[in-house]
Amino acid sequence: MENTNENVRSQMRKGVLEYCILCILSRKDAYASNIIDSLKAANMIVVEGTLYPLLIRQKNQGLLTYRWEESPQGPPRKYYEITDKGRAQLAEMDAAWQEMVASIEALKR
Amino acid sequence: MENTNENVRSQMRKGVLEYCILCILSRKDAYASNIIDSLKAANMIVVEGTLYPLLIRQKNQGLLTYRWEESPQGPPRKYYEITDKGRAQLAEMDAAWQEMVASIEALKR
DNA sequence: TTTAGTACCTTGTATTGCAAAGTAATAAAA
DNA sequence: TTTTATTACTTTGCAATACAAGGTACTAAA
Repeated sequence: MENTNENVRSQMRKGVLEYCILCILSRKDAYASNIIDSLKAANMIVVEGTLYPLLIRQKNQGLLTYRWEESPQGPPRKYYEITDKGRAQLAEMDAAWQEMVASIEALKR
Repeated sequence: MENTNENVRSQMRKGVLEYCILCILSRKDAYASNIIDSLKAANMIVVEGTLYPLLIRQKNQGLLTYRWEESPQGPPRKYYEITDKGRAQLAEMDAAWQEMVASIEALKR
């Protein structure tokens, strides 16, 4: 039963994660751990195995670019940055999200 | 590009569709066409090939039951009804949805 | 040289949404 | 009576996604 509740949330996250990534990167460039921390802070738990392929997908779609940066400790980090195309997509996703919130609202009453 | 926008919306619908079905059935028993019409009215377009397997899944999970009813015209209809377990799940999904809306809100500011 | 910590990546699986095609019941038209 | 149209339910195959689990690689301290 505990499991079921987590599964409900996990399923609901589907499709909005890409939106969340763009939101986060629209504020500030970040590398994977930063992004995971931001998501955690917003109660959207995500694991590496989910995030890495997603970032690669968005990069391949031209929504993001990245650069390597030295780390004060440990291996270099891949900092992602949102592109103009990414910002356009984010605007589109903002609209889609608003619409979906409105749709659910409509169903609830 | 047109296609992309539709894909964004389609992906966002993932995971909330089950929630929508339970919302709709919590108001009134309905058969597949009724449900599709309700979703359409709320701008959540769904096709039969999506809905039928979903209803079967929810029925198998004990969230729904169904009964056959004669139609004034055409073949009999399978009317779905939400169960107590379904209502419990709906309450859980309400909570999950509110949390997700709050999470996105948090990311946006 | 080994260990610990950090960071990135890949593989395999389950779930989901959808297009497309199929099955079946009813009633009207030919 | 047979055919056609309409309505309704079902199934199959595919693509996309989230995740668990395991792997690679770089750095620095023990």
